[in-house]
Amino acid sequence: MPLIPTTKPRLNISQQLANSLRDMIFEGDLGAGERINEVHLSEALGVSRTPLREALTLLVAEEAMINIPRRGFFVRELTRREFEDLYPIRSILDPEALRLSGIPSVGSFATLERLNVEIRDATDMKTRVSLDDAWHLELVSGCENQILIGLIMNFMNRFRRYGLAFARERKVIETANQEHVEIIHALRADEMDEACETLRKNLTSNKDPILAWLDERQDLEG
Amino acid sequence: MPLIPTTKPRLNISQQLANSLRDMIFEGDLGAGERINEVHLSEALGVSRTPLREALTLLVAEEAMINIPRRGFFVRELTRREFEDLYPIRSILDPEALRLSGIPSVGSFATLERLNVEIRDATDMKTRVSLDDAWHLELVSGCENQILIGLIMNFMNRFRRYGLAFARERKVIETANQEHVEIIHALRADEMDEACETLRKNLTSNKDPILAWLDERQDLEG
DNA sequence: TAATTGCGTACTGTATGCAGTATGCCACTA
DNA sequence: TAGTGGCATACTGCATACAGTACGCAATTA
Repeated sequence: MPLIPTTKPRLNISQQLANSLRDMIFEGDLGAGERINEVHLSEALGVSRTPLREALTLLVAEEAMINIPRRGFFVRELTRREFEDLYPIRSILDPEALRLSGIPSVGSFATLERLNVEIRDATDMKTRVSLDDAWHLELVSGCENQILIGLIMNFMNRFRRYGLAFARERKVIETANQEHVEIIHALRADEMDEACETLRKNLTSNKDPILAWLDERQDLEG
Repeated sequence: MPLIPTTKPRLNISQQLANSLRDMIFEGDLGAGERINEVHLSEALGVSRTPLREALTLLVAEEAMINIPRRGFFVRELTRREFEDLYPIRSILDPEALRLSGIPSVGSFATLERLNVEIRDATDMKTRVSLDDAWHLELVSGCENQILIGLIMNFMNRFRRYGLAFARERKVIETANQEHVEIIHALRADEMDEACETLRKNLTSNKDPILAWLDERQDLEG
């Protein structure tokens, strides 16, 4: 009898709901700043309020929601402030993970190059963003520090909301695919420092257009 | 009528419970690996299971608990693996926050020096750890990146469990107080790079004794 | 004696009901 | 007409009840 079950036990409803709600936020079904009506939403999803509230609580801790006592749950706003704050952190997390990973394996190099082609060919922004995230995860796949990887994935999710919300209004960002090539090139040459520096640049390549869009948005409200 | 209430609304029971449970974990009232019996614990705390489960869910996202479907909530184990993984991350987060903070203000320097004296004079490990955390927070108090500060506080909490559990068995760690002096000295001389480097060292000063203790512990089990 | 099956117990997961609070609307007043 | 107060409504916060599942123990068999 294994202490840790070999097959992953099926998720309970709360955990499934957390995944669904996360997707609904990405898709824009739950808009930024929107208030959650627990009764309506639970009925719409065909569950009761208890597991829904637990799922919302999980998202609060992920910073995707906020909970104001006696007023309820709200989808977190997209703010210039948060967006700007995320960058310097991600810019140190990813290179650190790359250093810990070391030079990629032969198979990993192949995957990185394959993904890079797929990114270039992707037509819609949603798959492009997914593939870009997959590329960055593959880049640090040799990193055994699961806490660091978990952090990076959380930051990916937080960035993704901005990228997708932007894309809904502005179609596509021409992500700097060339930098991925440069990073691979540097790693093949065993130039870790150079790879990290290019990676740091690559991580901020989307910044300006989205910042400009956020400012416009702000102006419309104010 | 302000949109955002000026006085902070009182916390609801779930949020209060999360704070209590966090303290109970620090105090060792809830031991590492311990299974939570929701009925017993909710009765002991004088609340019902619903807010307790919401509080536990919050702690799951903080990595203080884990939730195995249909088996319940467990206090996270203290493992060599987690402890080692935390270090490289904290070692890049704190210096980055210090850089973003810039050179401390006059008042901040004073606070840092006052705290340093208090750390030296502290007799028990619990206040020593608290004061050390306060010192490190003061060091980065000029940092306006709240997400980064929040991350650092989360890592402090995770380290604290190890420090306190160690202290319960081994009394006191002689924390390298001298490094704090060196950091202050470097900052007064406007030597940010040197300060960051010393900070990075200081953050790992507790590592070895606690690692050795974790290994012993592991041996006893295996 | 060791292994295995079946059952009872105890616990988690979810639904639901009730109490208390926030909020918006309407009437009333200046 | 603008501003204020009170009331109705709808929503959240919490307790509780019930259903389904995991787990340990005993009985049974080899």
